[in-house]
Amino acid sequence: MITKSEENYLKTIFSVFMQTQNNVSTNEIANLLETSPASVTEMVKKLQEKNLVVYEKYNGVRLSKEGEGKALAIIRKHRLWETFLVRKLDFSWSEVHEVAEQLEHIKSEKLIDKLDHLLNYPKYDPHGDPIPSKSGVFKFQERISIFEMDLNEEGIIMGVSLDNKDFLDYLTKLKIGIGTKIKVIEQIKFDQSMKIEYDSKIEHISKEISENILIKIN
Amino acid sequence: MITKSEENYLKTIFSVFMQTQNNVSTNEIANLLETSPASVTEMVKKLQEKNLVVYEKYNGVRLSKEGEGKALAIIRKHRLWETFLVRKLDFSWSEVHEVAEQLEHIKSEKLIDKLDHLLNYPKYDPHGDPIPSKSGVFKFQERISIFEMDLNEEGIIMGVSLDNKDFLDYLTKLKIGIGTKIKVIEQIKFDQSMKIEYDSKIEHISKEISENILIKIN
DNA sequence: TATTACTTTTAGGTAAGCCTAAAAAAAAGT
DNA sequence: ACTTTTTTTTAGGCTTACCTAAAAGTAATA
Repeated sequence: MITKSEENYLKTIFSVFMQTQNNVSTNEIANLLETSPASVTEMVKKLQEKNLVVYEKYNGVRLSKEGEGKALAIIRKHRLWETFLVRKLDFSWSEVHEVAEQLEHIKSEKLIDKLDHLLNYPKYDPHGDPIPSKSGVFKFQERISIFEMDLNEEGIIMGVSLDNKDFLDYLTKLKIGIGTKIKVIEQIKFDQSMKIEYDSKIEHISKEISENILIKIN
Repeated sequence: MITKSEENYLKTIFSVFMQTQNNVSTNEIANLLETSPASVTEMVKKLQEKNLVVYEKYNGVRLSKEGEGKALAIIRKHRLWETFLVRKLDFSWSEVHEVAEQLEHIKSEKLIDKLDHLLNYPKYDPHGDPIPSKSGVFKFQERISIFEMDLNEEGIIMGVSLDNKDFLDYLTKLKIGIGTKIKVIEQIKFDQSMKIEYDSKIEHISKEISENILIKIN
């Protein structure tokens, strides 16, 4: 049996590794999970005992094949629940994360299969992130942030890279969502903010905002 | 903050008190929660510190007004989730309990309100038990077991008093469910089993079965 | 390369929720 | 009423997941 706490460690290690492709450091895990480095060391040892991670002292940690499977299962559950909350219970973008953090730990394979069916086997969650299949496959759509776009380049919003309520509420206010077509109109060198056009209107967004909105490329 | 464990104690104390109207004994709680009497004493003290129960040494325990409110909220969540699982995810009677035991501890008022709305404010769960309203009101339908019925008496099945998978699976096999109209055809003194008629067929059921099927009276 | 700074691990402690064994209280039987 | 049995509580331990402080290892910089 795997505990809620262990699941949270696996999830964190997975998502950092996804981004960096490097062993994940004790400190980084501690920051993300808001715990102490000492606790991380301890837990990581325990996860190694269970063959869920590969760990060497002073050299960070990464998931084993088995650990990766578990992490994908948790991410699948999280994202299916988020989809359910938005589509069936009328939650907004910004509200789902906290509840899904709890729901992802419910243990029932049947529940998740049925949920998947009810939602008609969704491929992406409400934030635009891919939902791993039951067997752990997940379509990785290459994406870049608006910040990285060139002047006059166009793109379709596919997701966000920050799950913060204030940020998501702000996007809602701007009426920016998944599928919105945008074009970069002006880049302001001084503060790295930019003007973007979408739905026949122009908005001025800061660097912090543009960095966390993702568009599809290719 | 109230923990999962505390919630389970409150729920147990509530349901025993409902039946007996007496202070609940340490041993009884221990049996129902499959824990030791020593652990119960310890937890009950803790719950008293939090003003959720009224407890006197060697004299059992009962819920305070506040504890009762919490217990009703948990029962409400449990029963709404069971209803959701059966109605929306196509779970059977016998499968819902275990999953609902987990789901009832999810903390989100909004989630429960939305679920209630999605299900169209159900008054009874799939086992025929009443669902407390948001304010903790719940309709108590007086019920007796089939075992207590007289010869040739008729009744409508309103629920069950046992949440055991084998028992519920057996009822499913017999095609006995909520709303089924039954009539007592014969009572066998020797083993206290009985023959009942429903949907134009006759079945022979044991005492154990008849004791745990509830019909509406009045 | 030696020193400083940072990261990571070890050591020792805490709270929650459980346990067993023994003591104390209450209930039951003679 | 006084044993005996049963129930309940106390006492002392364990595990999980956290903590802080100190030690050890690694990296950065003069």
